[in-house]
Amino acid sequence: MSIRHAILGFLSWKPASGYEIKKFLADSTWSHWSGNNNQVYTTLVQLHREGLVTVETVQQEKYPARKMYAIEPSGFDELRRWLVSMPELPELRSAFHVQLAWGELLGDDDIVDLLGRYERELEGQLLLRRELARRGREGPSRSPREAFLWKRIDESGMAALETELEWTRATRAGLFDLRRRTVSGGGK
Amino acid sequence: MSIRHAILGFLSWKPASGYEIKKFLADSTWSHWSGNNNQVYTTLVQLHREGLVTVETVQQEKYPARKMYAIEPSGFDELRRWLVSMPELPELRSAFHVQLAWGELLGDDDIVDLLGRYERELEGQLLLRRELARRGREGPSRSPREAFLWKRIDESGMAALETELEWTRATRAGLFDLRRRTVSGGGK
DNA sequence: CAAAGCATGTAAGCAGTTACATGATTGT
DNA sequence: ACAATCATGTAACTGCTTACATGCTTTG
Repeated sequence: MSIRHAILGFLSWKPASGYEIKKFLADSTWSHWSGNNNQVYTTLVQLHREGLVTVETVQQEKYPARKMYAIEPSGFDELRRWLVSMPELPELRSAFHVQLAWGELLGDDDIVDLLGRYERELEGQLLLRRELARRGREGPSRSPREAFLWKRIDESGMAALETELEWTRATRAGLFDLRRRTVSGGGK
Repeated sequence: MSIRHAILGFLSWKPASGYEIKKFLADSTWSHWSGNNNQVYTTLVQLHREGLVTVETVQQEKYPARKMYAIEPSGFDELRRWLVSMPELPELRSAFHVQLAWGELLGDDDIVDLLGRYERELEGQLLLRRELARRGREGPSRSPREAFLWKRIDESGMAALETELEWTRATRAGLFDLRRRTVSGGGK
């Protein structure tokens, strides 16, 4: 996947400027792209060169001119082709798990502290996501199906966070258990 | 995070050659790096230039010479500093969710089909992971704590897959429900 | 005999981030 | 007064992947 298809997808919803697309990608929870304009602008230029989108410069009274991009039939074709292509497995990259993996250098307290900080980080993110979900969010709703799918996509992210939070708590509890048995047990 | 710390982590376990580290990263489930040697070899050279590791070329009878890398005290320092640094939230990038998000172009059958293929992909991956977990895997076990944590890290990945699988099934069921109500219900 | 494993390395490129540059307008 | 929003763009960089090159040994 690349940002190309995310942008084509957006334009299949409605014409937009680079600025608008950038903002949307930046604070859409399912988009892992940072609020980084460069890639958006350069990709739009590229899509235009390939004839998948059209551009029109629109003058405004009080603000700078905007370049409105609209998707072309060939853009729809390209998008449709990608949409039905083989779904990829989600890619989960967790720096924290790598930290834990090589945590043998650390004392028990450090590890427990790390797990605690991770837990609070997850809780914070979950709260934020729930708040964003509570006030109905940006995004198209052209059909009941689309509204349903957008809600579900949001829920997937939250479910993943909940699972990881549960995991973190159980892991910390397991560590306490391990320590108790090692310290007090005495034998074997 | 970068591969630097993963490599330093490995070397904090035992001295190794680039080849060995590459293989480990390639088929370790918690490492998102591809089985791609370039980065490993160049990073090792870099770590050596910075004095965090030592190199020693070891001749072998039947195989090419290997360059054995070992971690230095300064490497341990750098690693320890990273280990206690703020845990980052896991990064979940799902191309499939983007596909669903812009799936309004597709018919119901296409979407259901896509969800089905995604489900089978997840099931396959889960089966593979369970199999790998069943036969005790590679990795250090220098203390009960380390063994416990490595097991837990593996379980986190599987839990994430299970959550996503559950989500996929519920989403497909939800779609059927939606269709039933729209098609047969007639009114409102 | 071919494929896979052992072992190191280089070249070229894609994807994505940070930081910089410009300049008017609106909100605190 | 300062920051944020609107709006586009460039330069430089990191992180990571694909593909290529070499050559011997073991396994199927």
